[in-house]
Amino acid sequence: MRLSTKGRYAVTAMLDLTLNGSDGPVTLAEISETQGISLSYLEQLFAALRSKQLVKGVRGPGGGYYLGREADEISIADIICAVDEWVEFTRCGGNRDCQDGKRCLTHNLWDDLSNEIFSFLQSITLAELVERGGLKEQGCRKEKEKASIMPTASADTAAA
Amino acid sequence: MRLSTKGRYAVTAMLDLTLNGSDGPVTLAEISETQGISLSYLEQLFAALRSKQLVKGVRGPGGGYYLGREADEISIADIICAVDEWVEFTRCGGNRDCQDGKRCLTHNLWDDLSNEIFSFLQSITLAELVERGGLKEQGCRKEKEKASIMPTASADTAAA
DNA sequence: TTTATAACCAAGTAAATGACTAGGTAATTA
DNA sequence: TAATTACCTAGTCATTTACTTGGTTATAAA
Repeated sequence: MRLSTKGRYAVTAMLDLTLNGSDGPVTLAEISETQGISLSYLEQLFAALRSKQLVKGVRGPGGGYYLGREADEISIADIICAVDEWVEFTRCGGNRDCQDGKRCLTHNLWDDLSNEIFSFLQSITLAELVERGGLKEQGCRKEKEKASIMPTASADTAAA
Repeated sequence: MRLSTKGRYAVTAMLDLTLNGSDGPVTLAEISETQGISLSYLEQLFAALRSKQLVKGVRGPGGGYYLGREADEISIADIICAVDEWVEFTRCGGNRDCQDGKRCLTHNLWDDLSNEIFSFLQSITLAELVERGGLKEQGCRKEKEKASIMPTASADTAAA
């Protein structure tokens, strides 16, 4: 299982599409600009998204990308799976090589957890995210001290 | 944010500790054997876990590792944060450079999602996982067709 | 007191992944 | 016909993963 910055880029881009796609398709150049992601990298991400029918491309001038289906029909899990290859590893599918049950037990536990995380992410749609999150605290300022536990290494995703 | 195989290794090892730690400390050699993870890699993971007080090491013969605190006091988020460095990236903390609000809006949305995932993982403890998941379906066989959506690339974590 | 057993520690490595660049082709609109 | 966009391929460099090698220290048992 994986859930890296690549997935974040994809979700961010899809959110951008959701928010700005109401009047005509959105170009990758625009997303690249506003989100600070390299154009070519976006192209690669969107190739994956397109292959899973999550976006629809329109060529030529005035072209760009639409969402492949309604925003309430696209889950976060869909997006992450498209770009990040959600891999299942507990390979003890047919209980050979299963260290007298011990290994298999923990594998099962991890498997359950993994499924839970998956269905959690599957339960959140783009539409929901925009409704719930976006409108409350509009501005860029937010006071909450969310990161007291987690080390905040300042990754720099600077726009060129 | 990150949630990779490294985190899976750590959670798996901690689950092993939870299950087998009742009678004396568990050695990394044992975990390495039963879980199929390289000993030295485990040492590195446990160095991180130890620095966060999630495990306690006992040296010498008969030594090994205990959980650093009760299993119901250790969350999955704790474990993943220890080894995987939960990084927050929306760096527009003080709304400069904020592409007339657009970028910041999606950043906020991602941020909210990220927090939700975090508190979700924080709400699941080792004890809970063991109680809920492990006892129901004991054996290695399980019928559920969980992975119809996700591509099951068979990663090979073979024991040497 | 020696020896085996474990945790602890440091450095290096091959392979994979991440994020990006360069340089195209193919549709489509103006 | 020219500009604009998606679409495609093949690189590159840095980071991360998972692992190896080769130690040292603490401690229990001999």
